[in-house]
Amino acid sequence: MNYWLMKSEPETFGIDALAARPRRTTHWDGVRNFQARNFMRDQMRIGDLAFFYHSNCEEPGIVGIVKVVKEGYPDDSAFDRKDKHYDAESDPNKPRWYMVDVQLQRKLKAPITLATLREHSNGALRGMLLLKRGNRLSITPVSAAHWRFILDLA
DNA sequence: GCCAACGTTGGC
DNA sequence: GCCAACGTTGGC
Repeated sequence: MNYWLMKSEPETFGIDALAARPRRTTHWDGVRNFQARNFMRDQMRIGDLAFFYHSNCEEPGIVGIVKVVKEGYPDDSAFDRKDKHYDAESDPNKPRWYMVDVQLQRKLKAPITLATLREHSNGALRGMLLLKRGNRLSITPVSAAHWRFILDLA
């Protein structure tokens, strides 16, 4: 059982949009970064939990918890010419991009802001990838210890 | 294989 | 809107 952190821009797809989906479930499509793809394709397992993180917004932070309900499979938005994330290099017979399905477990009563997380960047959350300078990776693994500590903050 | 140019991310 | 950091691309 692994833990993750998945970023999404609330203006594009926020936690309330996820909550409004049938079965509160969505395809995590549109990821166009090889490292993040590898996590989805090779490492994320059904039952894994992830923090849902709002990025590039007024108050960046963790806003909820989601569960992986379908393991890596081809991201078909890459095959759709009309899609924003279309990629001519991705061949349906040899897909370049993958996605997983996640289901909302719960929305936090109050977000755990990036500022709050940073307060612990030299303590309990030392080494957390999200807090590393310049980190832009949209999916990062979270250690069990970090996961528990953050849950206690919630 | 190097590396400059470019596009994107994301905090502020 | 700015800009630093980073991944990717492509010329050589």
